[in-house]
Amino acid sequence: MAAKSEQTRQLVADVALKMFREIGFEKTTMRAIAQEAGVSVGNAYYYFASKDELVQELYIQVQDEHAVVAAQALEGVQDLAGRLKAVLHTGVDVMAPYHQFGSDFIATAIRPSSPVNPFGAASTAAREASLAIFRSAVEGSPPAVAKKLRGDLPELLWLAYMGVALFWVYDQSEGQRRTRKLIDGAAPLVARGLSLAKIPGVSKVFDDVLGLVRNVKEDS
Amino acid sequence: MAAKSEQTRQLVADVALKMFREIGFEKTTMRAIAQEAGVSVGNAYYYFASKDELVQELYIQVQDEHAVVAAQALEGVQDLAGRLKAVLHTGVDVMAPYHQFGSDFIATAIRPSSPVNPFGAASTAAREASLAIFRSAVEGSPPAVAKKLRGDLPELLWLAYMGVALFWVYDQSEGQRRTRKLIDGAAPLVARGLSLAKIPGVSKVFDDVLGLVRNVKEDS
DNA sequence: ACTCATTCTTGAACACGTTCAAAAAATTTC
DNA sequence: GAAATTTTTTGAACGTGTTCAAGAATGAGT
Repeated sequence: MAAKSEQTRQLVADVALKMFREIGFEKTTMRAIAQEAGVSVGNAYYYFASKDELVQELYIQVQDEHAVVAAQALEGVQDLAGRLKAVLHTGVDVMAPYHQFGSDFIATAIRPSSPVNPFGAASTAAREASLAIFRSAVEGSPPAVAKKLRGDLPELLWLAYMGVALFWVYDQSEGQRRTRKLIDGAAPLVARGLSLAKIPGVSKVFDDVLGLVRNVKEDS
Repeated sequence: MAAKSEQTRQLVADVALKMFREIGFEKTTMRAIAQEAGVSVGNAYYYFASKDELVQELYIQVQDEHAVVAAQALEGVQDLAGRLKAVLHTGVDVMAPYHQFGSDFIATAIRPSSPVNPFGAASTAAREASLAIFRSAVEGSPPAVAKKLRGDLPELLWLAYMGVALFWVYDQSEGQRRTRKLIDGAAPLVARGLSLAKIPGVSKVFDDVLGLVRNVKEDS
């Protein structure tokens, strides 16, 4: 088994993530990581082709943790608003230790070329995992959501989650209180807004929105 | 008159923007700008404290142009959907020459510390100018929009515009066709969606959305 | 045990954005 | 106009992410 190799890789990743948390992204230089881990700079690059890939490591880890705690928080919660709250709040929870570093993360993640870009090909797995959380949030709430919406809803909610994450990055209130408030306010509103889809006049607009989303998504 | 000094400043800015357009952001190094402009690197830094500030220069210029062409495109258009389309399409028009460079721009702009961050203090003037465009788009369309929405609508539309810009950055279809399609589809939908505010059951949800926006915006 | 190939590790080197002490040029003061 | 002051300009230097040729360690086959 490639024990030694994997060990070095983990060591570098662990040291890097620890330093990200403790002193931030920019101050965590590749040289500092290497020194702290007791390896050469080039060796760190043997395992991670760029500093961005270390961010990807963080991204995956945070995502995994989110899946666990979200599943836990969803237990016993039935209504869509509550389930949405659970998923969003736990999402913010797992990101919390990295808040000061959030803006650098977003700046890294937002470039199409980045392995961490949430829309990109390189993070398909992570995105799927995240989408799955929202799918389970939607599927667990029995009647509230109109049939035709069920299919696209998880993806739309995930997109909204990206928006919340962006808001969170800019949120300088202590403990990111404002983000919490946004979640608490927006989740019931989304649920109520969706229930409006039953009103005839509104239903048509919903249809068109979904049509547009599908249309734009499939390029053509 | 500080002719000489201003001349150097303009020269550096012009060369930089030209290179941004022609070879992209990353390949346009400060050394290359200086060389092309016939000044020293340090001299470029005398006028622009960072490469980001050169991006800010671009941002302001694009914004100014948007104000001009949008005002032109709004002439004679009455309905909200049409006016929204006009503003959004012209917005994409003025950004077009910089599309390949868009992702770098966004990555720069998104960090809270950046002078170009659209939400930040350093770009208040530019944001106000952009907001004014949306304000005039809303105010020019007579009856369609409910009173209570008028006040906040420009800001919300501006926010949506930021979303469109983000979409545009990722849009790799030729000529950013998909973004055009998104605008054409979304503008009428927004207008129709807003007209739903008259329906009693819907109106309540709209009120709550506005309440949430205001609540979250004012921190507290 | 001895080759040979593969995997892992090293540290010097590169180009980049940025800084800064010092020089040059322009301007103001007398 | 000379001296003093301010504005502008220079280029070497720093620390950064990243690359790469070269060497060391490991493992496979005989």
